[in-house]
Amino acid sequence: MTVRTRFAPSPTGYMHIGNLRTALYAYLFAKSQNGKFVLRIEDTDQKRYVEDATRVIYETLETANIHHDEGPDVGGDYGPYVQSQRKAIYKEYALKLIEKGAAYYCFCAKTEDEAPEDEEPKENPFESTCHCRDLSPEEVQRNLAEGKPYVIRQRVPHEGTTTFNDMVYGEITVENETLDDQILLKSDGMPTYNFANVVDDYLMGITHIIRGSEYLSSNPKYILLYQAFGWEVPCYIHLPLINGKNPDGTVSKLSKRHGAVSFQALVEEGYLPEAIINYIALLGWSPKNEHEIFSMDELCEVFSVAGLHKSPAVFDYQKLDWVNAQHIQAMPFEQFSKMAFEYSGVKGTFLEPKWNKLATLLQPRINKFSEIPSKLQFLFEVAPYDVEMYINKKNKSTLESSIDILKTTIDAVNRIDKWDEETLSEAFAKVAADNNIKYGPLMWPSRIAMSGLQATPGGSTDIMYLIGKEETLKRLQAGLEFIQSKLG
RNA sequence: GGUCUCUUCGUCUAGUCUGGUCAGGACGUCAGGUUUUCAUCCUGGUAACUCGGGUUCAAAUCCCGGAGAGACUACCA
Repeated sequence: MTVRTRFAPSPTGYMHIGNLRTALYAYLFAKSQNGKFVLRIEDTDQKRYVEDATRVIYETLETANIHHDEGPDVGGDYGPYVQSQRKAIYKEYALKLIEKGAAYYCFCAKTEDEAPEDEEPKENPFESTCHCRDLSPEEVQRNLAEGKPYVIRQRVPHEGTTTFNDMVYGEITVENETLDDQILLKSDGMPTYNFANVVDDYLMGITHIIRGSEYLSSNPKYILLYQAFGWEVPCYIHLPLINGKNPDGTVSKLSKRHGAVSFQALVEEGYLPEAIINYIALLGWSPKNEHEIFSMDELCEVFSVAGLHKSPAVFDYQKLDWVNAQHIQAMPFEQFSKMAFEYSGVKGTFLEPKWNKLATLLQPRINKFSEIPSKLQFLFEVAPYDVEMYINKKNKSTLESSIDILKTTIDAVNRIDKWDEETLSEAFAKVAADNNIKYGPLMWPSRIAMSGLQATPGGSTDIMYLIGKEETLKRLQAGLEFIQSKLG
């Protein structure tokens, strides 16, 4: 039997990283089994309708390199793949359940969902079960004839237990009496997720249901639904949640306050889609060896359910940075250069002609593209800095020695006419030799004078080359005067 | 409150099924080295089996109990 998995996002307008990881695993599992990966849009909540939200889903999957074999945009034999277009189907199946006695009409007024925080602890769940469960057929008919609004609820047995097996969490059993009569069909005729996912997964021939572990506790109700219909229960693969670290050290479900959590936001911050995918693949799954950097193709090859973890993982932006840096460094230079240029803000400035050189310096030094502008800022203007910067133990640099070295440097620069990296390097190597000083100590003061920074993309001669002879002299002179003024 | 789930370095994890290397790797961090500083790169250090019992010659691993954390408990998904 061909494996079929699905990703069933709700069109909310953005793709949460946890959802994307679910999509990724569903995709990887399908691919690793030579199966099909289906995209289904779960838009049964009309109140939550967001313009263009499905477009965000398509674009995200496209950039993330996750390709569905069937879906609203690509078609397939099991359509339609948008739940709002399947409205009639759910009604039909809900009615079947009523016939079978596994569901019932409920005419109660809508329970307002206000102040869930202060909600009184619910006593016995059956006290909230309304009397509609036991309405006679005649009463139901009368209400229906009167046109009373209704919902259809699942009739959960008050006795017995329900058991299912999950490929990650193992066998889980619950007492049916702890389950409530959830709503299957809303008063607007739309199904709830709880009902639609069961009907659609069955009708679409989904063999393995992959989703977050937040559905673990409601799964017994779905099992009961399958049993009521007489359908074969699919395989389940529930995934551990992704948490974020709170300022106080505790963890909770990853959300905005932890930082960027949508795929788009991460991409905008300068993370590569393949790096994001690589990183989230490792949150909750392990290849069980020491490889960490993967391409999508490699992931498809090595993915296995056995590597899935049960416990929740904390999203670590530092490690994401590292993974991203690995991918950046592995990029072909041309591609990096082009992409970095877009972020750099260099277009139209004096640096544009020297972009290639800059890009070379940048590629091994950044974690994400958004860092680029701030790393280049000093090339346009030296920000005020502390004179202490000239003091460096390792290079035996003091304010006094810096004055001497800066003077020597200025002399040397004045004598250089050919302004390219090689000439500059050679010239300073010679200055070092002539003055019996090491290269490092020689270049330290000038880099401070020219950048006001201890860490810059590239070394001192690189900076000289980039800003040009005139500006170099200007900055060196300014640095010299700065130290002198401090020494009085 | 009820139900379900989870628990190895600060973080991601290997090891658990098939008890038996000083519990391994990565990020971070610290130190040293290379490098025209920083970074990259290299080397080394740091740091963990939630607790308590039991079984056993031997327990992270098997059994029992406690504790903590998370999810669900919507006409959201």
